[in-house]
Amino acid sequence: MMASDVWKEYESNEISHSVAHHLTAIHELMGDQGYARVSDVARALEITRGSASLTLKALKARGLVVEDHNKFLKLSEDGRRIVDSILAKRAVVRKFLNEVLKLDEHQAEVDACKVEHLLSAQTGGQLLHFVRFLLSDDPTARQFLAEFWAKLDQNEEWQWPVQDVDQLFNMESR
Amino acid sequence: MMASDVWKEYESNEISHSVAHHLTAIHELMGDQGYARVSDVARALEITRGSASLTLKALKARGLVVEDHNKFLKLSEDGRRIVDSILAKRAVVRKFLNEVLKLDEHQAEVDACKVEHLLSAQTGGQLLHFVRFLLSDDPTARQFLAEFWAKLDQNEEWQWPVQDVDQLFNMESR
DNA sequence: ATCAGTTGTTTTATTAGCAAAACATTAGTT
DNA sequence: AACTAATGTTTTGCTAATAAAACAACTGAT
Repeated sequence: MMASDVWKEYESNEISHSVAHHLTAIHELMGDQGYARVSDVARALEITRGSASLTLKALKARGLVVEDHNKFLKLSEDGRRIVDSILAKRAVVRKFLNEVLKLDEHQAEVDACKVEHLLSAQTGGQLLHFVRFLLSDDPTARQFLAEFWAKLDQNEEWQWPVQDVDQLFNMESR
Repeated sequence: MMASDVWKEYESNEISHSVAHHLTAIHELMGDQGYARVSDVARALEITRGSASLTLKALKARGLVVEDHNKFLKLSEDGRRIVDSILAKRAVVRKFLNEVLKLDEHQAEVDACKVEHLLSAQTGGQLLHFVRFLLSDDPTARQFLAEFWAKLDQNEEWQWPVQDVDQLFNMESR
């Protein structure tokens, strides 16, 4: 199956990586220092004030960010909802990568950051259920994880890309 | 922790979504019809020939695509390696989303497509180990999955974003 | 009061990725 | 030979996201 119709859905994503981080920056600045101005966002993201100014102007136009009487920024209801969902997805993915797959924290952070805004609500929700059960004290889950981690230690010499993904997964188009 | 240094690694990704699909399109066209020209790639991706021509010119310059004496395209060794790793990651993610998290095939396809080129080799490899064990006939894995799926049916009424992700995961910055 | 620093905006330019349109080349048909 | 269709490229224009630089307005210290 050629993914002609699938792959373009990427662009149709309403929240870009950049927008996601402008919004979460505002959220985190509010929590950290109680307020967020254009310059604060620019500093947090390590971009120029001019660049942040333009992007945030667009976000105000989209109704995701609102401006105080004195240039202080705040998330709108919609903006807040978006940030909530992004942070939740990021947390779940990071947790999964770090605590289940045992990737180091930096790697988990980076990959979660790349992916957070792309996952559908469905996917995020199912992943949450999964990780919640996996890391619970349910004995089956504990035993499963223990066996998986033991296997991980055995297989540490495996390399990637793995040549035999084909047979394992019966990949089409190879 | 402010992710000032983390979030920009997104851009520094050597393989963009667009490039990933230009390369995999060549690969799939070679498999399907034995050859791939600029027009074939454009048709497969549903973009104009002009756009494909420019992108593919850049990929030739980067040494990922080579051109036949008569305008026929082929992946270079490097290009082939990249496509292999992308297809492997896509397969693993799709499998995980569809067969473990029980997301419908289209959703799994779309999310895997968005994410495939962003995951590190490390993450892809670990995820492969995980899914392989999870879907094997190991009794512990079978039992774990059975219990998880049973729980899924119970919890079907859950909604996302979930308000209490905070306590569950002890999220910072909320 | 003046001078320096901070802040916010605008303008100009760049890059990736697309569309649309014009153009040249080639292949096939009649 | 001429007409048509397909192919490949180039040019122009667009959007998102950045940098850099210029500018205006405010803040604060001396």
